[in-house]
Amino acid sequence: MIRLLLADDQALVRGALAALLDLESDLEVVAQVGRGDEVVDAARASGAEVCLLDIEMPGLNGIDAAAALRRELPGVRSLVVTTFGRPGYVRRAIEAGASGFVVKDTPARQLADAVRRVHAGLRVIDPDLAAESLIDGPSPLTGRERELLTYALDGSPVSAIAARVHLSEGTVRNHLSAAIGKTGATTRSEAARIAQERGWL
Amino acid sequence: MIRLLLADDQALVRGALAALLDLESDLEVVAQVGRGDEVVDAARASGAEVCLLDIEMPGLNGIDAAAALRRELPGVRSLVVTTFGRPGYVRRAIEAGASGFVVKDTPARQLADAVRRVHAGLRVIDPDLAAESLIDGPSPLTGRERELLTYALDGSPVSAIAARVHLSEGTVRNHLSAAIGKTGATTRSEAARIAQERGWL
DNA sequence: CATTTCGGATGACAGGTGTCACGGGCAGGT
DNA sequence: ACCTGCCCGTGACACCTGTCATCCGAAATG
Repeated sequence: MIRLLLADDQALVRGALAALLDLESDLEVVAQVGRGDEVVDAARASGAEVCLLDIEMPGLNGIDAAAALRRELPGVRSLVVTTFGRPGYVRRAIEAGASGFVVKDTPARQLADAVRRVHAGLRVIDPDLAAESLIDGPSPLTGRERELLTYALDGSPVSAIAARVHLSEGTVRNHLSAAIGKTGATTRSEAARIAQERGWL
Repeated sequence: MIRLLLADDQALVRGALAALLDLESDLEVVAQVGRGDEVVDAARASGAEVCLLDIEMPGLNGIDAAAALRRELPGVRSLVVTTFGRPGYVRRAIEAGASGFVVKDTPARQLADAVRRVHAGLRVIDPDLAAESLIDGPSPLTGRERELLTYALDGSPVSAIAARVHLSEGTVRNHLSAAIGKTGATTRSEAARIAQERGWL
């Protein structure tokens, strides 16, 4: 009997996944949480062996939650199950210590198999995504560029971003200009969108 | 026995919802589709009585799919089940003839009840969302403003938008300026983001 | 030790952007 | 007929933005 923890901020999806996985005779959902920062405690308390982690969660995202699990409970394996197959996500999830990466539009019957393989110590990674994340390579953005792009995501003017990070407007424009070049965009909003799509933020 | 159709582009969520709902003794999932434009045909072929529709789907979105169902199969009721509780979505879904609107972070056990109520001819709407959609009111955007905002979503410069819709740059800037005023934004990217959040696009 | 890279900053410049005033045409109400 | 609202366009203006050159100090890399 494999003991599972589910982490997903959407209660309906969480409950539905629990129903799906409980149908398998060798799987048992022993804990469910809706926030990333509750994963480690819940895993410890429930004695879970495999954790299914969504990336988009309040408190702590699924990738950082996988890293926390790796650190606090090294025996527990984690499988990232997320909506967006952004190449950068795959790389970051694996680097964070996750044992698998599956997108939410894979067939439902394959999920249980993925769980079993992860539990057996194997790596499970969507082959298309693995290829994509290899050709894309890691993020070329510097720390500041990444930070400023996240602030540019909502379309704020340069002045607002500069005020928020306590930098001069000129510096902000320089960093964003570099980011625009690296993403191949022509405006900072486009650069922010592209960077997010690739999982660089 | 209530006959259900599930429409969601994420196969994993679709299968999980099917597992969840099949646990109920009075419910039966008789069809599953991953595209909005397959809903009507599948509903007709399967004799579904209630359709659960996600909004974000390829081919045809869930709201337009509800409208198509209303037109082609008036006896079939539809329940929109979606990730984003955007106020504008609720209004548009109801206007399109949907009998209910539920967000994906409602507790899993409530879903079956929502289905039963919709099947019984009742309206099911998340109370918080209903209130929000009332205070927000309908979209104040004109047709052109809405269209240009969707093109501005990805951060394209005015020149690119003007070329795409065959308008002069000045006209595009005028429409976008009006949209910026109506959304309370300061840049077109911000206006586009706000409009999307409210379900105006 | 030298070089490179990064963060930070300034100044300048061309071009993009948001706003406003104004004009015209076309549909739908009263 | 009149008014209103939407659509389309022009021109002008101030301001914002993206780019580039240039500088500095710190840290990592060779």
